[in-house]
Amino acid sequence: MKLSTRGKYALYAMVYLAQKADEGPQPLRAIAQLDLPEQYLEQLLGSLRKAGLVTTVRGAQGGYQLAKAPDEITVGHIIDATEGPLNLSECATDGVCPRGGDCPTRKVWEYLTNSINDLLYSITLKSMLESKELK
Amino acid sequence: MKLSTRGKYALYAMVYLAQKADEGPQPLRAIAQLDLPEQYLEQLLGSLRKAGLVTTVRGAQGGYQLAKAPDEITVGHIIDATEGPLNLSECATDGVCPRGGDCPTRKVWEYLTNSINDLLYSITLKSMLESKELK
DNA sequence: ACGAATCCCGATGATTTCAGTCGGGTTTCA
DNA sequence: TGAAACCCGACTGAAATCATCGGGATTCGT
Repeated sequence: MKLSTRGKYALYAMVYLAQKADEGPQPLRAIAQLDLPEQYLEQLLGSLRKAGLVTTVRGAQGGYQLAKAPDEITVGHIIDATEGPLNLSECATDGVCPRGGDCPTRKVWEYLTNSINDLLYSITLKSMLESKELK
Repeated sequence: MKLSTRGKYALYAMVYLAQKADEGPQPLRAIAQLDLPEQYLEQLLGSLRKAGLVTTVRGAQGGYQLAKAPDEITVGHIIDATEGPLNLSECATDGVCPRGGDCPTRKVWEYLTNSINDLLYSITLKSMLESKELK
């Protein structure tokens, strides 16, 4: 079970934007300085924009900025926007489990999915920057 | 973020073995009745054996059985054996993060990895069979 | 008005992972 | 001895991942 680079890169980028939140729009070029492939990052920022997490200013002197306050954006939002919703087993989400409703594994998938989502959505950009002790 | 079929199939198989724990070794053929591809399942059981989660009896009337009591085997063990260790970001495990030790995302990966592992290792086969409320 | 800076976006290509199969080997029971 | 069963490495086709490419659309500054 692993994360793809999409979620990772997106989180790097969003942390960067949170740090620069008061400095106006940041161009792609600047964000990509964090050793992220520029054109790939552009795709990811597109996903983040469609998800309402960043806004953009087009044209010269344009760039990307957070669409909300850093304490309203969580790791869960970012991963969901770039990798799609957490889905451990279709069984848990679709409800079309060939093994029927009493399948013991299904309850486990549901429980894990909920628990992990709770974790992901409890970490905000703000708390990350404050280096609050995660525990 | 999703699970591969390896972990899913393996958990199905292990639940099956836990249910039949008192009935001697179960042949591959029998386990595969749960609509799992037989030869693929064989691979997975090989991984589970190498991880010390099942034992096998070779030859006719042979088969697979749990290597330990159902309350000593967890979902974490099974997923680890079949999919490898949970690894959200190499950064969190290898420690070779090009961004240095103060990188805020790294703490997040470590925290999430630990938290999810705690979850996974807290669910035993026994608790699954008892349909204990997960909460 | 123009050119540079910048975002937007669909198509394409390379690489890797996944899911599953195949073929042959070994062990054990009856 | 033969059938039942596990063991195991190699292989393959399909899909996902990780980008790159090329052109288009906006906007700023002069």
